[in-house]
Amino acid sequence: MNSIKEVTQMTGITASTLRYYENEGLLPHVKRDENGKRQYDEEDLEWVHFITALRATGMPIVQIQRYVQLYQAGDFTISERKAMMLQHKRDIEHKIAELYRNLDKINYKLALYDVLEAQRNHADIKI
Amino acid sequence: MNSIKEVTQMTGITASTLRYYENEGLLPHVKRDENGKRQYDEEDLEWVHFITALRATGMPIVQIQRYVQLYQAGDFTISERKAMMLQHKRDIEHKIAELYRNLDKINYKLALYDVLEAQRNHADIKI
DNA sequence: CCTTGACTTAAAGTGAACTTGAAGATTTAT
DNA sequence: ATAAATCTTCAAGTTCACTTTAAGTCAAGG
Repeated sequence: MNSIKEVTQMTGITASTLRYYENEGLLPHVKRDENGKRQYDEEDLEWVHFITALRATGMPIVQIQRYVQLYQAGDFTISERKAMMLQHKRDIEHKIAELYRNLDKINYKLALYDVLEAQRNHADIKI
Repeated sequence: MNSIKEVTQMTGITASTLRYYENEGLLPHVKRDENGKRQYDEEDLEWVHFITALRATGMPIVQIQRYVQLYQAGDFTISERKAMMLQHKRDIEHKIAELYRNLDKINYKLALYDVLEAQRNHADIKI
């Protein structure tokens, strides 16, 4: 069992954010000790890591919320949860492809700068 | 010369956003007709496309602002502009790498779902 | 005993990037 | 001639994901 401070150290998520996630229903299973303080078990930690991966890939809080609700509803939601993950996988792949396309434009700009600088340094450059 | 409506059709950027970008100093060169209406020339369009690429890769408005200011200051800022683009290129590459890492986690989840579903469909599955 | 530090809640605040609304000017269509 | 479309400015509103603040509880240390 880990205190909220330990979880912040293990995950890099601030205590405020962890409480916020819990309030939003993203971490519904976190238990409390006799004084009402949060105690995160291994499963909670896995959820924090999973939520972090979903957030880092741009999944909105409401959608993670929905996913957690499905999880809590039971095994009969497995196919829907899987469909969500499949769609999200495609979203990420699309996002990566778009980043590559735009990276190409940045690289083109950089190539132009190389030419410009070369021209300013040696007026006799041949291209 | 293109009206704001034509630019929205060509770029997919809304008129409000184009005005907002101009107010923020991202499009300082846009001319007006005799009635004060915006008229975008080819260079403006190129800037809109470039700004779109920078935004799509996560560059904040203030940084694009800075870039445009450097551009306006003249050729002596070329090396600084190039440095900005180089840094941004590295940021994008880092972002792509992180997306791939998190995509791996999603794929792992998906693999688990495949196993789970298989188990539910055929209790005699061998793995 | 009292202070310190780590926690708690609930509500309000923040920052970024737009987006919308109100009020007015001008051009275009009927 | 009147109505609709398109533009203008400027200010206010929205959304998302936190973050901060205020006020309070509790256990340990000096």
